[in-house]
Amino acid sequence: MNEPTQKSKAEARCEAQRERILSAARKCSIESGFHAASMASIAETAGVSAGLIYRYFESKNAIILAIIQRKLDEIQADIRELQSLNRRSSHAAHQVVRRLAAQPVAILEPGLFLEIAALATRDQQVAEALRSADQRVRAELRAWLMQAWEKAGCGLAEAQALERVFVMQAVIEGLVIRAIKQPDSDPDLVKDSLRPLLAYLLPVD
Amino acid sequence: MNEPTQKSKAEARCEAQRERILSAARKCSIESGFHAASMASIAETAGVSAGLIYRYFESKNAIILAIIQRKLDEIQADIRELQSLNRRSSHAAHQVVRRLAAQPVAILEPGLFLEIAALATRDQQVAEALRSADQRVRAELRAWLMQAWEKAGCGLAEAQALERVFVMQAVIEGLVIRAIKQPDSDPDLVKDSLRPLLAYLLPVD
Amino acid sequence: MNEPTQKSKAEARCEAQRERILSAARKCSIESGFHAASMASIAETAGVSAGLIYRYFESKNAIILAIIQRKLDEIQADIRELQSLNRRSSHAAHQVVRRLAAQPVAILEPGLFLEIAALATRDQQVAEALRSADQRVRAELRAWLMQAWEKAGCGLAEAQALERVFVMQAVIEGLVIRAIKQPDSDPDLVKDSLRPLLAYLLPVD
Amino acid sequence: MNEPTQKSKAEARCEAQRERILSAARKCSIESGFHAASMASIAETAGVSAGLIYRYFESKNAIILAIIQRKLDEIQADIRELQSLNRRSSHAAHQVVRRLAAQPVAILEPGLFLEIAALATRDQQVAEALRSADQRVRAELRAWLMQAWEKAGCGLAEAQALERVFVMQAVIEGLVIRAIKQPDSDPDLVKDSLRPLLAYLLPVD
DNA sequence: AATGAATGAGTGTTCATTCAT
DNA sequence: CATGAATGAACACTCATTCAT
Repeated sequence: MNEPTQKSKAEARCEAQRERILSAARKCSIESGFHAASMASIAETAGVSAGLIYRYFESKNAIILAIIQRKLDEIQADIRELQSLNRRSSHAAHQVVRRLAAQPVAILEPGLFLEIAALATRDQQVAEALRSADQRVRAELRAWLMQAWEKAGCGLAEAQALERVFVMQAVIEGLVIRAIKQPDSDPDLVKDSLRPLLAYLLPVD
Repeated sequence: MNEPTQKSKAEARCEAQRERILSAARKCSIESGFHAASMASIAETAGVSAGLIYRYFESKNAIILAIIQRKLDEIQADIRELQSLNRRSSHAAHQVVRRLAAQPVAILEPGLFLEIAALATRDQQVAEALRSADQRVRAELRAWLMQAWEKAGCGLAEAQALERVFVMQAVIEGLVIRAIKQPDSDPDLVKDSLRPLLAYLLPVD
Repeated sequence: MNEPTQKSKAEARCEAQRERILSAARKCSIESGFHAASMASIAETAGVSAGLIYRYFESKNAIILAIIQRKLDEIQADIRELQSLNRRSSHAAHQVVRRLAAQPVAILEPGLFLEIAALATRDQQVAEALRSADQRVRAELRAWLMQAWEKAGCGLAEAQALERVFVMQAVIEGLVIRAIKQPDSDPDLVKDSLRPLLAYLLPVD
Repeated sequence: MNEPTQKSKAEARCEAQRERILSAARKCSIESGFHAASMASIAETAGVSAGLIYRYFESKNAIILAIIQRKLDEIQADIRELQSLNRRSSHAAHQVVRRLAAQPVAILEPGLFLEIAALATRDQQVAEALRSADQRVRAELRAWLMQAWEKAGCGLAEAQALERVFVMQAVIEGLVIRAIKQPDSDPDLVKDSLRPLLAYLLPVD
């Protein structure tokens, strides 16, 4: 009777360790980039020995891929959350997007985000992961957008929805880079700049 | 009498060498990323010895900074060219922007561009360079935009112009990432998606 | 009353475990060599945990020494068997030697055999073990050989016997290396080659 | 005019360095075995830095293969020398073989020799190298033996020669192992033991 | 008695950088 | 000016060994 408990305890601990390491690796990668994040620094950050990492990950590259996959999963989860918000409130869309637009840096973790994108330029495996995740995100954004306009009494053809999703993603991703290049820009400027865009992308509230 | 000539000859040669090396370093960096571009591969690509590079650059980091600076200078030069185009034709704006929108990848060299942006996240020096260059680009884009609307008989307040420049830059930069995540997207989708945006940003032609 | 039984049961189990581990270590060593046979692979092969091995052996080196000692003991046992065969049949000598000559590989496990010999070159402890075992083997072979010739009605002086034992051992050991360097050699070639040698070493039958 | 000289100087130096490293690696391998001979110890023995080794050898494995190949080449060279000796003196055969038999250890470097043979058991590439080298050696030994008997006025059929070469090689190789197991054996014992064998293998002198 | 998570010293290898030539 | 041999401090990774459970 206590066997499964014991077993799951061990499993839980194992999972927790993996989590600790992955989290440390992520932190180091954000701070120093994938390459400069040495196994030694990851181990130190995670509070484990360097050798132990290899019980939980095949190689450093496997860790990087796991970080990337996790990041992609998180983005998808965020999008899913958007949808559920949408179901509860008809005004949610603008709120959420504004929040997103206001702090794209915090949400997308620009250093990581950009390095992943740069990596996708040279690593086929990363590119595939990025594209298939983005494909799923696009599908969900489209569904969400069509639902939002539907609710607003102004249906949207699928083609139209796809166009707006395209612009929406480009703008959000572009804001990440803007936040880096123009970090001291007036929040009002951002808000005002995006207003006409939002008016086009989302139903008025 | 021939001393200055010799000197300038020597200087020209020196400059040419620096150029060769920088160009090789850039090529290697685009192909493999800053880190994986080894001094040996750069030397080989430039057709010089590894040791010689250190006569022209203090360190590998100095080369990376030079690559970044050059990239930033090129972007600024591109914008300047926009302005001169604008002076010659009132329809230039749309043409140029469309061209830009259609091939942001080729123009901005995404791997390099994104790696620079990621680097700016962690390296203060890179960040400064990026920001000051962007500031100049913004000023020029604003001037160009105000001029374009002026010509179209529809003046634009500076604040308005700044907002549109903000959006314009965000979108263009966002398109770089889109090109990576959605490389097989229909060119028509891109064009159609951007049309309403352009209508807002630029005067009709 | 049941204490000794339990104790001996426990001892038997202990011995069995030691045996399992040693056997696994031997298998791994034959397959991959002493060095490449990792404790982890030995543990897996033995079906025990890595840590348990250290209850039965002080260190990996101790295991290697145990493997070597066991191999030496086996060789000695084989020789002893020769003698008992000899007692039963006057023709045994040729039979046995021929069998040995025909399949020295299978009998001596060349990978292990050669690695042990190589190790003896560098490890004093292994060298001692090898030499003292060989000394015993030589003594037994000599006794066996003298007995065989005696039976054949043609007595052999001890000095003569020692010379023939020397040649006999050298040839048998040399055949191990031949089997590696010339693995596809015709069995008839081997048999024919060795015939004159056997005629000299052993009494005709 | 001095260009080729300079060039060949550089090449000579390069070759000398390779030689230094290979020689150091060989020494370390003899002392500690292929595996335990670390790149660091090889570098120290060669009097160079660890990194430099990789300018001359692809990897440690490449060094090991080079050591093996060199050893095989040396053996073949020794055999060739036998032939030339044979041409000069009809009594050479016995002399040479006796010398070989008397000091097989020094000639064959048993630690190396045995480890190579053991390696051939597990490494296909090493096995191939060993076998093809042995094939060449066999051919030369056979030619040499037939020539020796021919000179002695007692021709030898090829099949017969092959048999004797087989025995000769087995015995010589066996003596390497004997030298390890029986290092303190009386030289007279060895000589006396081998006399009948030599009488069979080589023409009397 | 038995586990296997954890350690840490050691491995082969790479690479920016220097310097004798 | 130019070379490329040489360095040495990293790096990712392995594995015998220990120890809390």
